[in-house]
Amino acid sequence: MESKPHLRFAPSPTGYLHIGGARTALFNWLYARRFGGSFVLRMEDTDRERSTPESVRAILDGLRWLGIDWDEGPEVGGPHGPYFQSERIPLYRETAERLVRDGHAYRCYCTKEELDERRKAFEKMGRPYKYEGTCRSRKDEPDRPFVIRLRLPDSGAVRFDDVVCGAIRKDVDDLYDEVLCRSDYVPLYDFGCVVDDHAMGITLVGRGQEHINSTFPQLVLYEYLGFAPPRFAHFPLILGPDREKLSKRLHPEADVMLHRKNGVLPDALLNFIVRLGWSHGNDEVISREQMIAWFDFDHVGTTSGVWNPEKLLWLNQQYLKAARPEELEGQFAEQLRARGWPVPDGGRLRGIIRAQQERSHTLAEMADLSAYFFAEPARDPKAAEKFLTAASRPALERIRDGLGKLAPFEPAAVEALFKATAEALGLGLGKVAQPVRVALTGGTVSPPIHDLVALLGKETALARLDRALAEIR
RNA sequence: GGCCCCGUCGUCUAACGGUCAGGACACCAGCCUCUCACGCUGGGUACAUGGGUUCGAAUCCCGUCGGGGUCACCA
Repeated sequence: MESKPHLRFAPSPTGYLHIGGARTALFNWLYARRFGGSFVLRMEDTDRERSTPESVRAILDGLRWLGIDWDEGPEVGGPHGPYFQSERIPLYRETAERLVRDGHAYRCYCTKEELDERRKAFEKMGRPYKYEGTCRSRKDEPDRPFVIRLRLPDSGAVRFDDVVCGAIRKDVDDLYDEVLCRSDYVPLYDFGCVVDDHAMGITLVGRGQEHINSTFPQLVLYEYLGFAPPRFAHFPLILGPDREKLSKRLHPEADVMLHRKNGVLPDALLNFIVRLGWSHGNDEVISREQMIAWFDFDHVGTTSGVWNPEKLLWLNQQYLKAARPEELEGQFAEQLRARGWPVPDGGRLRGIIRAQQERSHTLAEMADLSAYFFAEPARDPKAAEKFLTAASRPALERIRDGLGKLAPFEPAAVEALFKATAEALGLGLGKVAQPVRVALTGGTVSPPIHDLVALLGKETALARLDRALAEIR
C-alpha cells in the first residue's frame, strides 16, 4: 500500500458507547496508528427520533476514557467536515439527484403504508418480500412525498475481497432497489456511508460482520458514482455469555462505562477487547504500545467470540497488580466516594492501594476488601468463634501491649513485634496473627498483618483490640 | 424461509499439508505462606460430522449438521 490508510469509526449516537462499537473503533484506530494513517470519527445521526446530543457526549466520553483519539471529527474538526451526517444534507441531495439524472436511481412515491401492506401479503403467503420496482419506470412526478431508490442492474453479481473474510459474492437478484434517501434528502445507512466515506477519503472500511450484506449495495453505489471503492474489513461479532449477539438490551456488560463504574481499568478493557477476534501468538497481556506495534487485520479471525467475564477480571487484576499506586488513586477514590467513605490523604490512600492491588480483580473489589479501613467492621461470627477465644487471649494481650508502646508505628516494627510475640509464646505466627486479624478486620482475610496494622494506625488498632479483648470471656 | 458468513478444549485463541494439536482464562492437585491473594509446579478437557483430493489433512474440495448475521423510509 503506497499511500497512508484512512480509517473511520462511524457510530450512530443512539445510546452509550457499547463494547462492539468500542472494539470496531479500536481495530480501526490501531490500524491507523500502526501504519501512520488517520482515524476519522463521524456521527451517523440521521435517525432523528433516536439520535441525541447526550449520546454523542457519551460516545465521545467513552472513546476518550479508553484513550482512543481521533484525528478528525467532532470537537477536533478537520478538512472533511462537518462530521455529523445531519449537517451534510446538501451533499447527499446533490449526489442523489445526480444518480437520478444518470438513471441510476429513481423517485418512488409508494407510501410506507402501501409497502407494509404488500410485505404483509407476501408474508402471509410465506414468501419473502422484495420491493417490486413499482415506480421504476414511472414518468409523472406527482406533488407528493417521495424517496429515492437505487436502480439495481438487471443481472450480475457483486463481489469483493474482504480483508479479513476473503472473497465474498452475492447475486444482484438477491438485492433489491433500496431506499437511498427521503424527500428531505436525509440519507439512509448505505447511501450516507458511501457518500461520506468517499468524501472523507476513507481507504479502508472496518466494521462488524453484521454489515457484510450492506457492502453489496454500497459497491453498486461506488460503481454508479464513479468512486474508487475502499477496501473492506469485516470483524467477527461479540456474543454475550448466553451466545446471543451482545446487545444493550440483553447484556448490561455491553456498556463500556459500566466497566469503569466497576473499577476496570481502560487498558485492561482494551486488552480484553482486542483479544476478542485478534491475537498475536501466545501473548495475552498486551500493552497499548504493543497493540499498535503488532496490530494487523491479517490476524483478525472470522468467528464470533463470546464475552468471558472471568478473563476480563483476570486481565484487570494483572493491570492492577502492575500499576503504580498513584496511577490508581483517581479511579479508586471514585469507588470510595460512591460508598460514602472519606478519601484519605495521598500517602495513606496509596498505602491501602499498595496493600490490596494484587488481591483485587477490580477497584470496586479493592474498595470492598478495604471496608475496615473506613468504618468499624462487622464481625464475621464464624471467624470470631474460631479465633477470638480464651486460648488466643494471651497473644492478643501481648500484641495490644506491644503495639501500645511501639514506635515508630511502621510495618517492619510491627512485624518484629509479631515474630517476637509468637516466639515468646511458643506459637506459630499464624496463631498470633489470625486472632489479631479477626479483631482488626472482623474477618479472616486481609493484607499481611504488619501492613494491615500499620495502615490502620495505632489508635484504631488498639481500640479494636480492646473491644475484642472485652468480648472474650 | 431466501441470501451471506462461520465451525480447534467450557471460553478466548495458536497452527498458514507433516506438531505427542501449543498458549491463556476457568477448574482440580501440590508448593510457597500469618489469612487471602500473587507466584511457581503438575493435571484433565478440543480439530462438529460424512465423503473425497493427497504419500500425508485441523489445514484443500463437496455434502450434512450446527451457530451467527441480514432481509425497514434503523444504523
